[in-house]
Amino acid sequence: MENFSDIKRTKIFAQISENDMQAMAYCLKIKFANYNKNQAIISQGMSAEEVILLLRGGAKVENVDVLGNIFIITKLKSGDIFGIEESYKDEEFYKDNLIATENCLVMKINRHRLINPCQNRCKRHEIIVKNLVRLIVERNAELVEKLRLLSKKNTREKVLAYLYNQSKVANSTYFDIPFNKTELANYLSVDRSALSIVLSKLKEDGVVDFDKKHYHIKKIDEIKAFHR
Amino acid sequence: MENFSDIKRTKIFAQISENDMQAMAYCLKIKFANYNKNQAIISQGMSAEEVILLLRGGAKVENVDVLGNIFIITKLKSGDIFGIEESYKDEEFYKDNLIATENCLVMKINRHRLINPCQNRCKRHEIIVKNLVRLIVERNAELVEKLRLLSKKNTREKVLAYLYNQSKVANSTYFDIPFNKTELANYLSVDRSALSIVLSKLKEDGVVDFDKKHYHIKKIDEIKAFHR
DNA sequence: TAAATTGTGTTGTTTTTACAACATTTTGAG
DNA sequence: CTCAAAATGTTGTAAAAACAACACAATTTA
Repeated sequence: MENFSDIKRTKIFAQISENDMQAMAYCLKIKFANYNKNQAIISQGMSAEEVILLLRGGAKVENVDVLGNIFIITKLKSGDIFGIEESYKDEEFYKDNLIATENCLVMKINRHRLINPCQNRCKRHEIIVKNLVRLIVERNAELVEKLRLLSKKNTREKVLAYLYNQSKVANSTYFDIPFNKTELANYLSVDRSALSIVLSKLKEDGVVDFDKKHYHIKKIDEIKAFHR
Repeated sequence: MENFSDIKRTKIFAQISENDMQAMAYCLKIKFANYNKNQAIISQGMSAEEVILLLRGGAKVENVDVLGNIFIITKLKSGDIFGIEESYKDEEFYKDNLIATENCLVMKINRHRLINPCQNRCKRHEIIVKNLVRLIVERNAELVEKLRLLSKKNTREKVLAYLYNQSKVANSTYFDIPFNKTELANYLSVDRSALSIVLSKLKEDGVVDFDKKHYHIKKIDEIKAFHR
């Protein structure tokens, strides 16, 4: 299987051997596809037949409301999965857009085959369902984390809480974030220029330093006070 | 089993017979407990040994930060479950408080026994795991829905989006919500007095009418424009 | 039932935000 | 490399929010 090195790095197929993967390819109706940067992998309202596994590249999940406001729900990296909610809830259509933010290689998995155990109740399928549940629970935790951010009462606290989270993930006060300033404003649901003012103030106060997508928290103790 | 009428109404044990439930009680190390209104069923930081199934009554999930700000994550009603994230992520401690908002009857289920299929791979356990996954996915959708609310850019839109959601659930423009005004302000992460002003304005404008926890959306079309 | 506690609406004030407009820098495509 | 498009920081202004303080209503509890 040509893409197996990418596949085995994903959480969902982590403990599956190449032979098992080969055997399951037909059962799960697996297909591969490439997308260019800014291309829509999935559009809201499309018939939700498949679950998308991002093997290479990056993508964002967004929702556009009737007034045209864009709401970035999250950003996916390789190994992440899209379309699980629709599958488990038997929803006919995708609710969100999935847009490639870089060139992507994706695996498409038939959603019915994925979530329903196959006739022979094979061990490997059991592993996959367990991995799937773990992924959903992790996503759940991410959503709660984002809720915590959005529940902060001003932009400064949102930004500090977000940066603190990112530094914890990176395990360092130096780290990169996956958003540019415009996207970060969307993610935190604040006005871009307001965010820019807050960031400038943080830099001026010597709390945070940043350049492009690279950040450095200089006064971690002050930030901890705002967080949690 | 004395509480079986409550148990069979829960989503997680929906398709389980009383005999099967009886048989599983030992396997899942099931215990029952009663709590009075305002009592803490679970406190943040407690060792997370069990999953809590709310059989009767109501409770709120909240998180208190170091500054003492209370953040209401969600409200649970009978049939809802608490502690799944910790269980699936093998986290040692509960992250949130679970506080009874009415007198409650709860079932405590050993978390290891619940999520790991038992040795004999019994059919009933398989059903429960499937139900569990469905519950988690539904919770996921609720979290995204709440994210959508909090991402609205002002209080008026948050309130209207929330009320519109509630009216959809109730399938009527007349409905009750589970929060009083103070709790609603917490839930929407806005200042209580600011919320009060917005609600008064909505009433004055004839868009929404309300009394205590009872609401009536009078101009549903105007609200639809703000939603999604 | 009376007293105490909690919930609610209103007010004024200060702070923060959204919005719009602009100049400058950075990025990306050809 | 050049030019167009996108991203960024800054400004001023109007709108909205947070905060604090208060009176009154509703609810709880002794």
